[in-house]
Amino acid sequence: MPPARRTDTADRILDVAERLVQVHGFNGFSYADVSTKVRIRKASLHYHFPTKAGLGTALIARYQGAFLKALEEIDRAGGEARGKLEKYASLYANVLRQRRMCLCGMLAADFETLPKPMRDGVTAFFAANEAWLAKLLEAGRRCGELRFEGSGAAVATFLVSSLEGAMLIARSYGSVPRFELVVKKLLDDLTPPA
Amino acid sequence: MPPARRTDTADRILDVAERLVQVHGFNGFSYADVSTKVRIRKASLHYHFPTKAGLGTALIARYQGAFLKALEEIDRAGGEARGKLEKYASLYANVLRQRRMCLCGMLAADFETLPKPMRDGVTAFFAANEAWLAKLLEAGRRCGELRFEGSGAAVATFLVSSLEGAMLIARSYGSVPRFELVVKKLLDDLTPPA
DNA sequence: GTCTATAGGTGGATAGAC
DNA sequence: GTCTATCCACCTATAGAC
Repeated sequence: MPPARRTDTADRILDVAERLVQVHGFNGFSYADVSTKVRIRKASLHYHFPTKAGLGTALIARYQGAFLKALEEIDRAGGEARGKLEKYASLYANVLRQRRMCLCGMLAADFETLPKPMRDGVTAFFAANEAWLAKLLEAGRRCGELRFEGSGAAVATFLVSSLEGAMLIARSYGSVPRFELVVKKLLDDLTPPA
Repeated sequence: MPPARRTDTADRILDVAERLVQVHGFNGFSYADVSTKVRIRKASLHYHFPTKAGLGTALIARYQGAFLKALEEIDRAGGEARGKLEKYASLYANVLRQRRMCLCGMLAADFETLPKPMRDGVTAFFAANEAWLAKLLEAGRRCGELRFEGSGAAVATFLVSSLEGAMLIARSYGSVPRFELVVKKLLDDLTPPA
């Protein structure tokens, strides 16, 4: 097979569109915006992504794939539960540092205006996040590294909600420390006292 | 002075526009949408609100006014700190039950596309919420009804973030119980064990 | 205050040459 | 694959009659 190009046109389109959605929302960007940044004509974009709905669906699929890969990376590195949770929170913080909102958090706001396939992708993203967290939480509690009441799944729902909300509001204030304040409280409440 | 009409045209426009923003976002609705629901021509809307930015600013001002009035109501009713926090969370839950997002939470997602006056209104809303919560939290801790570490202000930031995030995601799932699960955890963690 | 009419621009999307 | 050219629907906003 031919050597894969480092960044083909479709990928560059996705890169630009992803950033635009994370900053302006799905209804806040246009093919014209993408066209300018990618330096290709609007009509050419439609060759790669015929419809905006299709582009949106591709964005979610790629984002979720990259996120899950990052979660596997955290698992592979090993270490204590608290450290893993800190790495997890860093995934969010690193997005916020680029003045972006989580792609799926942003799409959750646009949810009612999205086509069905995009809606399904958004909820699947949250479900995958919570499943990973729930497993980590249960394991952490079993070996005494974490402390919490109720099911791991319930706490996972709580964590994802809080992180997405903290991101949403911290971005309005342009304040990463504001986000980190929330992360610290979340993690401290899960860690047993020394 | 003349008897105030129960709902004048400007108010009806605000009612319809508010709902549209809470459901579809600021970039997801148009004067045409409002026009249809209010049963008045597009051009007539511009008589009451010349620009969309002005309409948006008016929406925020009215929303914050109504919210602060609800907070005063909670204060006036008195009772224990936990009960007050439950009422506070109910303000959010009642919005979610109408399948809406908090107006300012939604606008926080649209933040980067908003004109300056709207941005300022959004952050002012969160600041007012946190100020009210911080006072309630500090008072509740002083009299032993609440337990938490750090400043009331820090916990207030945490609460608003978590509630907005829980709302955002629960709405995607169309699940109010999902939101209430998060509320229960937030409040239980603040309430000392019996 | 509400209407008709329209301006002036941008939206997503398509046709067909190269 | 990328281009020019274009379609048509929709956008916010304005002019001016009633």
